[in-house]
Amino acid sequence: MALKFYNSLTKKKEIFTPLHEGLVNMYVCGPTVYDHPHIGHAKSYVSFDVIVRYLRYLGYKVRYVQNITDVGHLTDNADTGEDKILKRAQRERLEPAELVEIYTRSYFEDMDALNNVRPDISPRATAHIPEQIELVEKLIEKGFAYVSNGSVYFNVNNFKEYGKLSGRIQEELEAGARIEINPEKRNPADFALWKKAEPGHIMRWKSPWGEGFPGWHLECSAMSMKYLGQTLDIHGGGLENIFPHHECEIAQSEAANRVPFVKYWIHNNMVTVNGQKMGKSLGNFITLKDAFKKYHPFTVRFFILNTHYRSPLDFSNEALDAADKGLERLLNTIKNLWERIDSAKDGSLPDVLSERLEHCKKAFIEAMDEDINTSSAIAALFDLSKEVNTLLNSGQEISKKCLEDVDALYQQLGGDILGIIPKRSDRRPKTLATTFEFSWQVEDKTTEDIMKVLVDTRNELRKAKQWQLSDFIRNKLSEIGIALDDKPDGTTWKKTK
RNA sequence: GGCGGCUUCGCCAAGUGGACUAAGGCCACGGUUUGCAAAACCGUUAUCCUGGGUUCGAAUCCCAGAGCCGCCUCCA
Repeated sequence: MALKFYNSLTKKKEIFTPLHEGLVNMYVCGPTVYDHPHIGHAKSYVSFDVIVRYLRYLGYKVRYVQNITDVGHLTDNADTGEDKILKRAQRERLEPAELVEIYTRSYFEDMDALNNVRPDISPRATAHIPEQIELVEKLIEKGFAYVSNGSVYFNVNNFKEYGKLSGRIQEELEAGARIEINPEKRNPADFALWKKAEPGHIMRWKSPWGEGFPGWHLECSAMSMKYLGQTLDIHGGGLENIFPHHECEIAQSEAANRVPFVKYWIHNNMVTVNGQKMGKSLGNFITLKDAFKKYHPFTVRFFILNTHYRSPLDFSNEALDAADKGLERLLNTIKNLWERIDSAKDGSLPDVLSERLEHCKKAFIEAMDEDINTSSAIAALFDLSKEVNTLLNSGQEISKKCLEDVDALYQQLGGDILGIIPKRSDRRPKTLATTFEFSWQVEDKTTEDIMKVLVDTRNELRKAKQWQLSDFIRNKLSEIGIALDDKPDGTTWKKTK
């Protein structure tokens, strides 16, 4: 068994072997923080989060760097248009730094909610201006860049391999070019490394070429080089960044260093909404904050992982509802398992499950090894869930150890790797047995006490076979969104949505 | 116009030429369990867009066609 990744550079699945044994240097293109994150961000960063988690599970020491773009990303293309940060800051009457802070926090807030592990380093572009200037100087020295009217451009003609990632060749680019001809460029395909700041452009830094600001592509090259070295094991990002962003990164980095920039390029596919492309310009993008009003972040995460990262994902209420139910099924098993662990006795009962556990684990790992096939991996979890439910319902006594082994496996596969199963230690009291009580709803003590009185009273009625009254209580509670479940070992209640 | 991708049960979605009479989830319908429910379990539902071809063997490879989508402007 060996982990394989689909490499966008070679367009093949390849066995993953890092440059340095046991170590993985990974860089993922982070957000431009000029607005709240949307579900497209969720797909991308959940996908890469699981890759990081899985690599760590396999024993690699991963250094995961994800940039925060807070300058240089223009509205039009890399060379013309307004700076997104600046434009938005002016609209909201904020300092650019203030705006960036607001949306950076918003970003981390939502990523935390999705249970993404934080990157080891989250470098800001504006905090790395000297590194970027240094890189530009190096490129000028080596003859790959030229100064033109206070701006610096990369000379694409001098870098023969330009196009090797995206499959674009320059003649095509010129032929299909819809970009306005920029007279400062020698070749229309050349891209900006450094832009001269016009008067009134307040995001500006001193440079050897006058005051200006860095081009968007530059930060990723400069910062990845600084923190991860000249060659990365993995560089990830969204499909739409292949051209021009990643193509330009390759050009800058390899022209400067003369070594391969990235060993494995990994790209995730895009999100559509009700079958339609989701885009800023189309105005149909759904922020995570809105999505979370309706769906638990774990549901969103589970929904994302139910589809392979290289497949497009269509976001619709129907699909999310289905995912919500599916996840609930999985979590129900865990919940029942935990309840059982509480009441189980130690003792040397026969080990009834270890073979099943091994089988499930093997299926899970094989799926993950095959280019992070989370969809199949989740299927393995459902299979396990079925086995466990059957066992729990069988009436036979099961040893605590055996139950804890099952729990440990769920924690490992569903928790540590996929991040869709909460930790047992985070659990709420037993009475709050709703699927999402785990990290979400905390009931006050009075509510819990009242519910206990109600449940106890009803159970007295049930003992006396007063079905009409006990059903009345259950129905009335149901009307106000509380469901009662009568189980052999007691009654639990949960809030319904 | 150039480049790339997708089309698998009612819906979502895995499928690495041969244990595929195709995983898993949702929905539906039967059944078991339950005082009745809920949860859970069991069962029922596809020959893989169309047409050719390669092969002993194809959902998986090749060709042609239809439909959908992405990138080539900004977006994860």
